[in-house]
Amino acid sequence: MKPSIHDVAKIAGVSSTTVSRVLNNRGYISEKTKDKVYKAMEEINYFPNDLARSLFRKRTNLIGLIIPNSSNPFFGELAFYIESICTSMGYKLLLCNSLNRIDKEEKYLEMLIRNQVDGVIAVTYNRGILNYHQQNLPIVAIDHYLSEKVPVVGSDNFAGGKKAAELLIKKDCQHIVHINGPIELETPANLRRKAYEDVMREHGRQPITYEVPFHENYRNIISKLFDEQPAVDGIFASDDIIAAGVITEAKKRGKDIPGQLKVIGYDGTETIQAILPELTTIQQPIELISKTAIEILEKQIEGEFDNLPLETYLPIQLFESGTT
Amino acid sequence: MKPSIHDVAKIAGVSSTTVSRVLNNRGYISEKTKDKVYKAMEEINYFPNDLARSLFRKRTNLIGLIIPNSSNPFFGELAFYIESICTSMGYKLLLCNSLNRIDKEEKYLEMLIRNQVDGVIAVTYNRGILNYHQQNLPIVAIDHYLSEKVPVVGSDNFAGGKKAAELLIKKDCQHIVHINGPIELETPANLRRKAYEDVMREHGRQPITYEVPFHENYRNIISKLFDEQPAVDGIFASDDIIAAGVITEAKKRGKDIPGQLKVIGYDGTETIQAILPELTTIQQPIELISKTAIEILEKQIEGEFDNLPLETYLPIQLFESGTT
DNA sequence: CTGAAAGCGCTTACAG
DNA sequence: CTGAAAGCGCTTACAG
Repeated sequence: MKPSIHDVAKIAGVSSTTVSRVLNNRGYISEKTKDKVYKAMEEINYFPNDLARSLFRKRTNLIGLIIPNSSNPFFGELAFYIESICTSMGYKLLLCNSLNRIDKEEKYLEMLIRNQVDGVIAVTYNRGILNYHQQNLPIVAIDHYLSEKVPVVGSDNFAGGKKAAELLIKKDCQHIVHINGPIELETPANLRRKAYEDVMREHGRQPITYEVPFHENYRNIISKLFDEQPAVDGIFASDDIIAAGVITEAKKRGKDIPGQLKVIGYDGTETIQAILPELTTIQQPIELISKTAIEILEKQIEGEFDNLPLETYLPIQLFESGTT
Repeated sequence: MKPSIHDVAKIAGVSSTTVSRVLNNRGYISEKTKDKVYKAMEEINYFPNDLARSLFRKRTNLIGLIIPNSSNPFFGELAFYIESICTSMGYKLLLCNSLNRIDKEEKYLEMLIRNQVDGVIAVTYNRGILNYHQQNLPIVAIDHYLSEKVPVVGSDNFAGGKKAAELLIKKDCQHIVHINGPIELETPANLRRKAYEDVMREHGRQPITYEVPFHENYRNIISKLFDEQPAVDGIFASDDIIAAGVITEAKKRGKDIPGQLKVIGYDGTETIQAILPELTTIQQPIELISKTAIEILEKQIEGEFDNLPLETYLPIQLFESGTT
């Protein structure tokens, strides 16, 4: 049986109220009593039960994080920073991998609510979260619109898309194609596409965007792109994994990079930097995104629901390397 | 105020005991009463408080996962599978990134204990976990020895190292070098090194192993290796990130792969397959490792501490590709 | 400076 | 088939 506060009290010869007080450093307690209590705790290896504490305080210091898949380096890194920052602030993180499936997102959300999390950080397509939000559950979204009231934090996707498209134009690419996720999803990431298309038109070019349908293999789309666009000499992929796929396919087809084809990705995770440092990409400030999201979440946890910054777009950075 | 079981009871016109019974589907309850209760729950949007439940049951269904860093694709994937499997079994996952720092590992462990986790899965160097284990905390380690009593699960590192070394020999490499993590850490992963050295000696070769000191940048070691071993024509790296670093350095030095230098890594994550599919590597069965670890953990949670498989090594697979 | 009592939101014998 | 009571391990007014 795990020792409880009563066991400590008995050994120290005081009441459990007193033990609780030294535990929480609250009210006046004589040094002598404190000592006795600490010794007793040590003696029986006592650790307070946070469950009981949370139950009383109505505050768990638990944060739920819903991401599609921590296998993906971007989300893996996001999870790392969010968890690290949470820990430094006294929060604990419940991890949820939704695989972008709405049914899973909903189940996870219910689980988080049952576990009385103080707040949720979601990288999610689930607009149903709205219903839960009405219950005053603090929530912040990363790179996804959930509702008019849920704050979104992300990278400056428009600036990123613009920088990517402009680089390819500057590098004298004549036939620039963009690969993006499905646009029916209303994510700020669509701005990457919009920026590309705007830049193209500004330069009198015809934008060509290939979409990767939800849950379809992006490799097929890449292959299709090469088949249909033999003249392609510049590709802006909306994430680095796809960009890597483009490079692989180009090699297979004997296209020289950057000679015949220039490629630029998006995300710029540490993993991509380590594995494929030659990839030119737009780096998201993942740590800053994490920090900002947590700050906005904390405001809500502290009861501040008005004056929240509803949309925060953090600066991206061009990492120029070998593929351009 | 969140509704409690009492609010439901009041609306349904029954006692909270009855509400609890329909919640848990326990004992006999008339259909009529059940209906009333369900309707009441729906009406006020009631979700049971798992904290209170866990407090009573002395069972949280919480599992703590301590990994060095979810940014690393191997750990990101491990976290994904462990979380997914946990969820499918009704467990919830508390994520902890220790950065391999013992002080952090200890703090996390205490946090997990305070939160009454049912068990811990650790990818950790912390032998201090031992002390906590005495408290009957169910625990299983992945690829790290914690104590004689803590079950370890991992890939068959010896077979993997052997296969890697033998492939390079078969491919006619004359000067094969191995890069590994620091050996002072007693991890089963040292078997990768041992297997390489055994195979080399069997073939009358001199094993040469470069170690990456703890917390040092592996790139420096790679660079040093190339400087000191100009004749090197085969490298077995103990993980794919290092292997990718070798490829990058080789390119920089104008060494043709696989013509002048053959490279093989270890891990074979989905991420590496997506980003660097040309890398030959030894694939760990990450999903199987996750599943096995959870099964062994669950046995402990169910009270079975004897007859646990103390060391489980799951089969690896050679993924042969362009770098050999 | 310290303790007895009530309560956080549940569940489970026990009784009827 | 249903309810009153006790208790899980804490904390916090309240009282002294």
